[in-house]
Amino acid sequence: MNNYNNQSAEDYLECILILRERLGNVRSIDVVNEMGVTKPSVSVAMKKLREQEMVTFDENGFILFTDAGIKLAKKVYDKHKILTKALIAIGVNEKTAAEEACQIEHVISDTTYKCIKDFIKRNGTID
Amino acid sequence: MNNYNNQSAEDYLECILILRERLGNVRSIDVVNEMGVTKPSVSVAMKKLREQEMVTFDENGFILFTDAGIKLAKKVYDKHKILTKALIAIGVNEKTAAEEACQIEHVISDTTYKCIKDFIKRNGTID
DNA sequence: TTATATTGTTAGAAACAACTAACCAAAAAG
DNA sequence: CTTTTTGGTTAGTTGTTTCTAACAATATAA
Repeated sequence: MNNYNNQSAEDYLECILILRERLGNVRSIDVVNEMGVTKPSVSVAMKKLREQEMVTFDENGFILFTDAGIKLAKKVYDKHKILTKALIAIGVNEKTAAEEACQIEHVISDTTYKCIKDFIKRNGTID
Repeated sequence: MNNYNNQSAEDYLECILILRERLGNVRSIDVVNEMGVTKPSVSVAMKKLREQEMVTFDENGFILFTDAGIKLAKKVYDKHKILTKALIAIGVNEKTAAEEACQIEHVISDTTYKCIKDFIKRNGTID
């Protein structure tokens, strides 16, 4: 039973996307500071993302998404935002909603994602 | 950073509870058959649950919950059931709902659990 | 121009949960 | 009363992610 866990890769991709929106360009050290992990952890994680062809690096060490990378990053980030909204819509406080969305985003299927998105359309009071 | 992951312990406890409702008495081998893992995996997991004083064993090898054990098992199982209902209420099919509830049950807080429970009271169409 | 940060890497170890292989003890079957 | 099946354990390996320690290369400062 190959119990490969994709969660961390998704977390890194999502973080890079968020930083890119905030900073424009993103280096490994930015991910270190944002996620609160060590440089070797990010180094190893980026190596894996590179091997999986999710990201590349330019000559200055800036992280660039591949097509597959940006697609997956956006999907995870969208799930995160939708889940946060959904939790807030049913009464969870913002902080808890964001924290738990972070966990749940890695385990819900596209099917469930769509249902939650529709739910938000009907019941989302925020934004 | 002590990244201890409690997920598996909770899965085992929940499984024991479900089997207890179905079979009355539960041995390690029943957990093996239900969860599709190997005997050594269950053996080691039960050892840990024993050390954490979540379960004990009687002279025949039947698994008994401690007070803390039954409390945690019921909490996880309740979350599972509530989550399944909530997902079904927003349109997720039963199979997917059950599968993903299994994952989400380990990451939601009591706060969120209560909100989902209230949501179900208002919107749950399936008992 | 030398000294000090800054950024990133490799190597090695620690956790954790799963697995296979090998074994023991007791019950069931012959 | 042997033999086989059943239930359980221990030992050792694998796979994954994290960490610390140590080092390399480049940029900034003195």
